[in-house]
Amino acid sequence: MAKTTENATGTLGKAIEVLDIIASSAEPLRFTDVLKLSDQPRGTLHRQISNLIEEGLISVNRDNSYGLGLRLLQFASKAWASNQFRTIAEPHLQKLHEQTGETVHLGVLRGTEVIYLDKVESRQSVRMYSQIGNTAPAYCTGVGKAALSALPDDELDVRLAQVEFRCFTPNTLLDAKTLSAEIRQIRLEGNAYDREEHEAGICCVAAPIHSYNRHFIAGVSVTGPAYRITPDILQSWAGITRAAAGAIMANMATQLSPKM
Amino acid sequence: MAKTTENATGTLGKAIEVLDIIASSAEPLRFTDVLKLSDQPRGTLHRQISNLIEEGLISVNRDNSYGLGLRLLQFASKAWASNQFRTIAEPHLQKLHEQTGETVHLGVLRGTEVIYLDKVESRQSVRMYSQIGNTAPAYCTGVGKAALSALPDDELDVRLAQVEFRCFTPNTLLDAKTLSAEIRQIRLEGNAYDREEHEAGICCVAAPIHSYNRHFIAGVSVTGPAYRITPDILQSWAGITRAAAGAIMANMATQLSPKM
DNA sequence: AATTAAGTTCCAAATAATGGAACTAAGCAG
DNA sequence: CTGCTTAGTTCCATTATTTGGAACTTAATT
Repeated sequence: MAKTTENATGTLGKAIEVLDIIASSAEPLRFTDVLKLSDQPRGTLHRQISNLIEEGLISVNRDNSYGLGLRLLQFASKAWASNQFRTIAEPHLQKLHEQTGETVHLGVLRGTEVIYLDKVESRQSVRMYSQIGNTAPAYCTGVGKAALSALPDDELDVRLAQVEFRCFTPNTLLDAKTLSAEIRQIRLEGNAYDREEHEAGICCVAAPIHSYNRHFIAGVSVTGPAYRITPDILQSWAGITRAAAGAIMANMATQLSPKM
Repeated sequence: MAKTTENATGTLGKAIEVLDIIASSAEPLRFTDVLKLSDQPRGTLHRQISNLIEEGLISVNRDNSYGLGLRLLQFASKAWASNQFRTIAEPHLQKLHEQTGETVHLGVLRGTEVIYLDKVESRQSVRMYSQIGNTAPAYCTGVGKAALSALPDDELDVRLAQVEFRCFTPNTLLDAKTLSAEIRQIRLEGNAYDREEHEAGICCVAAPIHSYNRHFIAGVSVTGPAYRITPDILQSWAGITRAAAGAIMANMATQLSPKM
């Protein structure tokens, strides 16, 4: 679960790996816990953690267990505020929300996961931090499947091979073959659907967003409760969701580079 | 502006310093810009940035300028959700908001700055990320001054010496002597006030929060528009703000350590 | 008081970072 | 188109940092 792919980024990579171990754990870890999860010798790990604490990336709880440091919030706040893609997408998300009245998500693909970058909803009942920055598996979310569909074939194969399927609901897709077939369908239609595949009672329609060279891949979705949003209604939003995605891509082309 | 205090945290420290340079800049920096701001040789800086990119901590815009990476959002989202202090404080912030009807902030002291950790307000008109994770100078905010007042004398002197005073409004305190006097007053009263010192038209009342050994220092505040919140009204909230801070400290004592 | 586990410090050996210089690519002026 | 300037990238012997085993201190448990 906390096993990060063995990176070759030297000292920094190892430090971030430790950070990842601490981030991935549900409950607070103490020194020995981290020691077991990492494959570093004690002396080494101890210094790495000391450095991370010194830099404010890790905080120490009173019982000597570790948590993520607040400096990360500081960085993230700036990352979010200054993110060009998010800034460009923002008005389009707003518009899509006004057109549908439902929650709109913006997420980017990283590996086989989706990182949620923004969210627009009517009642801000749930705290934003509970969503923004959160990740979800790409294979069982609308945004994720839309994003996967925008990958070039060779790259798609690589990613599909990395997916670790897990059953969240009775509708969750559970093998690469089914997923692959669905992605072909998404490419034809231009829209992806999440039919209560990640969370029971929640469905959505999504559309892919990508940069001209497809190095950057993202997606936008409209989400709602399944009891209220019938498949027909969902499908009726497919067009405007694609339109929003298209408008964001158009804006990216004009605003992010002199010529496309 | 981006000059971080020369740290001795080895390779990691240097990498984070680069991250800080990129975070501190208003507009996107290109390679040479970062080179000028850091005092690293080109080859070195180039590798450092490459590693940061590889780890997802820095992203590259299409014009080769750098921004903060989305992986920081991922970390921050977890840091926020799992933060023990914030979790403990949350219900008390909620209650304070219900009692006053105004915006409630929770912030922790880091050096001479305050990092905002949480916020409760009625109309979520402003995006949360625009506040949470944000920092502000301690000397001109209610939460910040309350926090400073909880520092032991020797530590306070150290921090006061580090403050770089800057004028935000006509009311901003501009020298250590005045600030020091005000902190003595705050210690007597148990409350700090921001009388439009950071932002014109915005005032607040705050109270300090600290761990038993005062290694961890924070503050809670009630903020409102000055045209509506007269000094009298503000003062009438002093008691419940102190009470909220006290309740949070009591909860910390019982929940964070077996015995105090 | 004895025993086990948890956390911390130390230092010679191994490894990774450094930084100067050489190199390529991009932008611009004549 | 050519030469000139600036921006960005790669290379590698030298240097400095990280490594990891073991010894050590402190805290918890029996």
